[in-house]
Amino acid sequence: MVEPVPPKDEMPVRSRSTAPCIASRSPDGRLWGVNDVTERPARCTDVHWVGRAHCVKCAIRDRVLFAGLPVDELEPMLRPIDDFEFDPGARLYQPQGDADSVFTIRSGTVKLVQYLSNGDYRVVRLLRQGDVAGLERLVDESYQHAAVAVDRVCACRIPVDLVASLERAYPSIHQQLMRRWQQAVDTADRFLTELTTGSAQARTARLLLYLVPPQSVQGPALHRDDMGAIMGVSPETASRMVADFKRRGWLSEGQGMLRVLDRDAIERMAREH
Amino acid sequence: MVEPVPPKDEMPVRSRSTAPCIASRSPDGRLWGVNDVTERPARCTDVHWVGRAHCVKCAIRDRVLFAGLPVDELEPMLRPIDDFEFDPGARLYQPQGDADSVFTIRSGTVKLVQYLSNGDYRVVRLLRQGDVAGLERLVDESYQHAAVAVDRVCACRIPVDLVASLERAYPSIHQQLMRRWQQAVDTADRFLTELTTGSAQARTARLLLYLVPPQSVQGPALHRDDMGAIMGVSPETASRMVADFKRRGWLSEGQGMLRVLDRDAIERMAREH
DNA sequence: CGCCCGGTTGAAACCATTCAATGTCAGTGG
DNA sequence: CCACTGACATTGAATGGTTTCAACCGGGCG
Repeated sequence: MVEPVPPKDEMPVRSRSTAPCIASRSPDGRLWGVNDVTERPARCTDVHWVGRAHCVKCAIRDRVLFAGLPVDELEPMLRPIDDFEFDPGARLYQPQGDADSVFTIRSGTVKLVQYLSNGDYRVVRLLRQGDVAGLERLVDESYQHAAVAVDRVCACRIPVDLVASLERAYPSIHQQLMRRWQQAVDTADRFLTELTTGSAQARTARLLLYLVPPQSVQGPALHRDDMGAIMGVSPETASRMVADFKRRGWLSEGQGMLRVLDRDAIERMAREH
Repeated sequence: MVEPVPPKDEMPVRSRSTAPCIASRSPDGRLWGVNDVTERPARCTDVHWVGRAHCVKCAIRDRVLFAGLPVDELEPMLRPIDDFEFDPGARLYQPQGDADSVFTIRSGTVKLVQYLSNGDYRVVRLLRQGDVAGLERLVDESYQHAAVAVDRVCACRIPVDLVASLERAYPSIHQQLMRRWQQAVDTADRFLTELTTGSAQARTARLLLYLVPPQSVQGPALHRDDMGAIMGVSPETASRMVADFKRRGWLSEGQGMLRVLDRDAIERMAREH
């Protein structure tokens, strides 16, 4: 298959029919405006088709689903994989859609949002470089969440059929899949235990430590709404906590980035109740 | 292997060396008292070895991990599987232990408990008939939670090595495994979205509906501590909510069972904020 | 019988929510 | 160039739900 079919609902129509290069940007690719379903209308929902994925040259190929597979000899099989760029607010998929792919996040941050029947919603996970979104589509007919780009996101779209074929050809991929699944469970449990337990202060401290991994000093900045939806507190409370951390000089924000200035202090706070 | 080795830490020493029948109870099997690690001391921590599992005759064999496999011809391979009975409060496994098995719950309810460094803890999942506990052990070196029996629990212990062998022999088991994993993720997300969002009243209503599945009118009764640890509220609040539901005639408790008397009313409450 | 465990209940303190106002910055159009 | 606007973040004040701490109660059990 040289030319994969574009999905009907979640994705923009292909803007070009010949395989472009990975670095190219499709300027006329903005075709899909989502506003729907959610209470809070997304601001920017553009999706750009960048091109066919170049797995062989992929900078993070050792961290993705196909890690360990002979990507070189696989190349023809991997053609259906497409490379996309999502503007902040754009959806990779949603429960109502009929998309049938999983996504490997190459850069940026994606939030998985789940709604209650009364309109309340929670962010149940954040996905980052190397993570896979939409795994559930491998065993279910639909997605469990809406996957929404938090900032600019680059992601490769992998049809579930392709994953199934790969499973048959290379059983070793099962190990990778199980690992991914377990990682999802771990993260979900961590959100539950660390981010919805204790005072708003302690939760915020733990969220910041999660956003800014050890060894690093910065991570993606989140809207206060999203922080609230992660920790189960109101956006105002999230704002108060973050503002307080900033006043104490533990933290700064700018250019869509969060910078940790005093990790020790935040870690102390994270250990409180 | 006719005679599997007993685990060193989590499990009681085998009480008999010949294969007993599935219905038999080992009266001298109480060998393991746990007290340890947790702040809240477990009340009753006895474990009884019932015998070697009889998978061929298993009443729920179509709902367990091996569903779809030719259990009859597999029988010799399945010998290492042991059948256990856990008293309320007994641990199936815990993070510090060196056990190396997964467990299929045949009856009863198991809670998965996760601790924070400050001593706080949350119940991140409840497992019931047909569920598998300890899946993470298939890809990790240790368990992520303590698995504690809520009421009397019957569970089959399946060494991870055995699962690995089965995987090689019957790749179709992968489908089952992925399904289980996805189920774990779904439940975790549900706990996060439904049981830690909204007022204590609404959370309690949702927890009750979760404990008492549709089509049924009863489910396992939980201690107020456990309810609190599931919903992220204090035990007193959980008690107030449940007592209130009882006063309204929506609910009753007795003999370790929870009975729903007015599901509609509880569902209405579950939809509130 | 009395102890212990767990559930219930009350009252006060506390923390988070709510609602509303203000502030800020970037983008837009006159 | 500069009001104007919209999207967010921040902040204040009042409200209300939850927690906390303590007392009380009831059943099971030695």
